[in-house]
Amino acid sequence: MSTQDARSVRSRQALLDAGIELLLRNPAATLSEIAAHANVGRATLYRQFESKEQLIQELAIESLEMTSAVIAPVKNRKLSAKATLEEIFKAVMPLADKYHFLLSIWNIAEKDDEVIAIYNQQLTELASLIERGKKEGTINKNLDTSWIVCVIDSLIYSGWWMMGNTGMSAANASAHSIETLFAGISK
Amino acid sequence: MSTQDARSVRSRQALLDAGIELLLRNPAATLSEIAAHANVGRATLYRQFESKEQLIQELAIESLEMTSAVIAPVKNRKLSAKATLEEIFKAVMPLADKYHFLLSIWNIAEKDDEVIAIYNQQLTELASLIERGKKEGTINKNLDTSWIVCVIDSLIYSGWWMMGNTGMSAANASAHSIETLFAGISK
DNA sequence: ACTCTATGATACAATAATGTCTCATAAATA
DNA sequence: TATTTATGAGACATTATTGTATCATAGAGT
Repeated sequence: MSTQDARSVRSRQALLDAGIELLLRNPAATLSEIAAHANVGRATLYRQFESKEQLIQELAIESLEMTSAVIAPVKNRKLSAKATLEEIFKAVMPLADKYHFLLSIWNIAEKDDEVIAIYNQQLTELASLIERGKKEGTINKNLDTSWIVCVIDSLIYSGWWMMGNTGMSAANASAHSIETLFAGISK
Repeated sequence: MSTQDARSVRSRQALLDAGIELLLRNPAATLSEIAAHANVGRATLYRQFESKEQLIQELAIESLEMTSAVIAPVKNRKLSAKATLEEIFKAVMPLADKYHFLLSIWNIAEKDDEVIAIYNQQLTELASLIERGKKEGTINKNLDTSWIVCVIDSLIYSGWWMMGNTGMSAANASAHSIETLFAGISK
């Protein structure tokens, strides 16, 4: 007993999937569109989510936690900072759509404390990884850590863009991002 | 005779400025907000622009043309591809807000043929510049030109982000972008 | 098979934004 | 100064979206 009705979880998941897909393309997508795309009545959306804002915040949290979940095992392998960074790119690239989705709805998501908390946690961990790379001598100490964090974000975005617009594979996209991150585009 | 009333051009420019500033922060900004921020009545906005879509398209075109205008003199200097690229970064970075604005309203702007035409023109020129860099031996021939275009876009974004979020100067931001573009982050 | 419970469809109120129109007024032009 | 012209304020209709509520029904759980 006390377990969820199967219809509930199905509807909820369909709505979350549809939400990411539509809001990614158009941050102003309406709840009617999202419900329709999930093959679910609009009323059901309101049974699962209090409001549009809450739906978006749940989507943001889901996206962030998926990223965390994929990165966690990499951290446990105790690799060098550079190798860790490479593995993070490989792991994150397949869900770059979730990642980019976050950017597109950030002005709404950033109002939520839980979202901010998870996000800051991830930023902090990335920053300390970069610091470690500097100590290990694989990352240029003259570059601000905040700059490198920013560039990493951007290169993940680049990879995602190539996947979506030129059909590049996730593996290829992460390889490109890693190479460019460490070596730039020089011959 | 047949010259514009001074009030007209003032209102129009105030509306364009306010439009970029507000839509950059929030792509869903309303026309009331934009008019208010321009210290102009909402009716005046409708006298200058047919609709919200048209306002956004004019803003997009203005932003694109400002970029073109800043890049044009650089091209005439007949520098090496690498040096040209460096100068383009320096020239474009101060108006990176316009550039980022374009991204944030792209799903609306891309519906306009004129916008697309200017944009494609710029992309094409950038691509041929990169090809030239490959021939001159300063850019890695193994990397797809489309990838490099994408990375350049991303690094301009990185520079813009640092300017807005950490108070980095435009000169510093372009220097960082250029260094990272060509050399990556390695020590 | 029987009982709940989630669902879709639909109607509904509330709100907010877009777009049109008018009119007195203030500011530019000549 | 006289005349034209853009303006701000506001009323107004229209439309779209959000959010709530109801109800018969289909499909879960047992």
